[in-house]
Amino acid sequence: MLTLKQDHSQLVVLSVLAVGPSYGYAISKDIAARSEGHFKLSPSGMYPLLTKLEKNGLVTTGWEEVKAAGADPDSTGRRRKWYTLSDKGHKQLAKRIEHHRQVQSILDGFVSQAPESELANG
Amino acid sequence: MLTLKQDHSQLVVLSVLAVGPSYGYAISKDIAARSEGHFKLSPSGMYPLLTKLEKNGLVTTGWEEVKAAGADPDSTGRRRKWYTLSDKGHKQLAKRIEHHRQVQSILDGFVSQAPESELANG
DNA sequence: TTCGGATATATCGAAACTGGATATATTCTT
DNA sequence: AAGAATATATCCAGTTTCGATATATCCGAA
Repeated sequence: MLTLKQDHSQLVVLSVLAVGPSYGYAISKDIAARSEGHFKLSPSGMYPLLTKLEKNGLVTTGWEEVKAAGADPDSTGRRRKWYTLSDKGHKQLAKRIEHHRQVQSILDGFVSQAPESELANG
Repeated sequence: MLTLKQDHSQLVVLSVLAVGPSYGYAISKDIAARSEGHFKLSPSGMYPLLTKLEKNGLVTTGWEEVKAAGADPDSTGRRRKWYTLSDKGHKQLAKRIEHHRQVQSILDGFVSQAPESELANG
């Protein structure tokens, strides 16, 4: 299990939402699945992050009532909050991807000059 | 100017020290030079980090008195604290490089599936 | 000889972040 | 009927971040 820093979490969540709208629980499952269990974003990481994205206008949100078949019509039912990447969110993601690649490239310069670089391939 | 997270700072500093012993100020200059000014590690980022590396046994340290030619023999002179990567530090670095590459690889999986991935090449 | 810039190490503190634990409620499966 | 899975959300103690600040020496130019 590899832990994700917020920076990476944000990049991953934005990338997931770039494919299409989703909601917290589904995103967390998606991340676990698409990383073959290596990445995990827990509720305490996920919801503050999504709230922040919403506050910054990177996503728009809407509630869906998830009623069971034949459920009490008066019951509140389970609520599902959908997140949709906004225009601003798409632009932000593009910027972040570029930044990420730049950092990556320079970082590789340092790492590849360390003698340990060879050993770490196994 | 790209900001470095502590995780990356640590990787970079360890990589620099893997080449040979150095001291705080030189390391920060080294990082700026080898990243063509893109990475910068300020004193407030550097020294707590080096202290932490020392506390964790990843580096060993020693003081050097930097006397000027013909300086007052009684003056304390400028002190320079050298940091040398320990065995433990070398192993830690190898581990970190491997971890870094793993995270990198999975992260790329997410990013490359986002439509913005194409746009971010300019 | 004196002044400023570069060298050199180090702490402070407010703000942000981290992540396990916890809370609450519904729906599905056996 | 019980328990696992679905689903959202906050709490909080500990850590990280990073600009600002402190201190002192060395070097070159005017």
